[in-house]
Amino acid sequence: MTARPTAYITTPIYYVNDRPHIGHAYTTTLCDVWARAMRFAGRDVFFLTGTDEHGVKVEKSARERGIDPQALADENAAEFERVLEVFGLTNDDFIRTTQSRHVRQVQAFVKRLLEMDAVYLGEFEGWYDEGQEEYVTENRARETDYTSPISGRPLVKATEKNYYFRLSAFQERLEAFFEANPGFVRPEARRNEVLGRLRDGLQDVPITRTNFSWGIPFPDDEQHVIYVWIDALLNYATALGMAEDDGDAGGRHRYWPADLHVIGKEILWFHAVIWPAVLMALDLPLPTCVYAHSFWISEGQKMSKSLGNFIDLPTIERYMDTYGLDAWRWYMVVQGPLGATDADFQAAGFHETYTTDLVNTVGNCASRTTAMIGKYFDGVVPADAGTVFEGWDLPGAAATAFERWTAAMATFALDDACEAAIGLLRTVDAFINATEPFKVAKDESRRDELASILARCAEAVRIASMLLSPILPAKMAELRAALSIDLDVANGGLAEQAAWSDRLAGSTVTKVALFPRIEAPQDA
RNA sequence: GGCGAUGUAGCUCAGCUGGUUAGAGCGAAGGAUUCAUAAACCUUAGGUCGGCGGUUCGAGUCCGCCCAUCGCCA
Repeated sequence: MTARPTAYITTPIYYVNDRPHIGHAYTTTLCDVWARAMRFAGRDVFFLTGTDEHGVKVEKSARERGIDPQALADENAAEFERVLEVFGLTNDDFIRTTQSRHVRQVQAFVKRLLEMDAVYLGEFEGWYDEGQEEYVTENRARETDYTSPISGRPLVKATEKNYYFRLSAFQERLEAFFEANPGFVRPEARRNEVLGRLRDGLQDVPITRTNFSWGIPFPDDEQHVIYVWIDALLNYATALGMAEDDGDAGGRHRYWPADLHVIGKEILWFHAVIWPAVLMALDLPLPTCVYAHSFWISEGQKMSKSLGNFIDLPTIERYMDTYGLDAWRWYMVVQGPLGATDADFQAAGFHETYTTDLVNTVGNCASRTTAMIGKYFDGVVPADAGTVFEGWDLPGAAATAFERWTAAMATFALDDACEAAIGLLRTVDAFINATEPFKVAKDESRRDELASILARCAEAVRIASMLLSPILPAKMAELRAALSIDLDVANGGLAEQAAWSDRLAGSTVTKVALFPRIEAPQDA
């Protein structure tokens, strides 16, 4: 028995000091679509998400509420886990940076970095704002005349010993790596940003702090706490047990390295440069791709606390109540900021996308096809009588859609994959309009022709439903039920399922209305 | 302030190495039709391709400057 090819996809770990909002839901949804698609395509998938729980902000928030930081982390991590459930997301693990499996492995990794001389104890001198408990850069300090921009009090010259990661030592290897792997950072615009900054030269980065204690202690020097990036980035490795000293007892090493780290653009630098450098230092294989999407804005404006226009969890749940979970997924994937520019979340746009794509195209095409089979063939799919329709090749269209879908999924062009699938249904619609089965049905002598039309429509709809299943899992399950297909789309078989066949002939079909028409929202 | 990107029909965007009447989807208007969720179908919409200048026989498509928006960095 040969091992199936693996696929390892990750979201960033979400900071527990935040409340879940559309940004988190979006990233995780994208990963979920891809994970489902890869499972269906037969790959051995590991889909990871989790929470980042250390750091000064969590420590501070907890202190303000008079509770233990761990208690705060537990509370908010539970909220993030609830999101996964509400959205029906299919992650294989949920890692938390306060879990002992993570803590001990981070320490092991850091020890290794020390041994390799990739981490060293260095001294930092800078302008310190005592009120804010933070350093300001020389430039910023000069701008404010060496006083605190907040309190106005003079800044003090302070020195601090910290452990540094020798990032500068990896300049050439990183440049060579980027050269050899043009697809490492995507989309292209983001790659260019990284390359530009790389050209400016790399500086070593501190990886420990001493001004707070809520974090993983530095091995053998516990007054230092490992700073966010090393702690957080390593989750991708610790979740697979890459630094456990039990070998591969968890059986997850086969997933390493990640095929895809999906992130938001704000953390690109860490993933695109620091992360591969750390892995080079650890002598671990590098991930295939870091995909940095952009942000959602809301009704034309940046989301902010002061504007109160955050698309938060309750807002999202309202949309899901009205339009359904699958409709939410569709909007995220089709209208979202997969590219280099931000996308605008609009109530009117949501409604329009729902109506145009799901009601008028997917739902309607399934409806008219199943309705005609019900009306003209008593609900039993006829066998294709082989009639030739000049200029129409549905099997060919299905094969093309499948190829395009496959290529799109391979490059995380999820919107394009959706387009490929729905395009096949548009072809079915056009085929019906051109061949006019509803007229053919009036002539008993054209029975074969009618059977050929509807058999082909049903088969194309079936194949489209396969391609749509990772994006619209619940609705496509409904459609499969209406076509009397019993199928597990989560465990391989895509290529076989997406191939043109006559398997529907003789099966019973019921008319479906997958996406109910919904009245446009009043406001806006 | 440095580097980079973008600016094309009401909206969202295509337009590769410059070449006849600048495209698609959605929206809007009109028409025709009924298998279907008042859906699908047909036709239409006349946008100085951000502005100015330049290169060229010829420029959304190249160059310069300017304006606007955005991103990364400082």
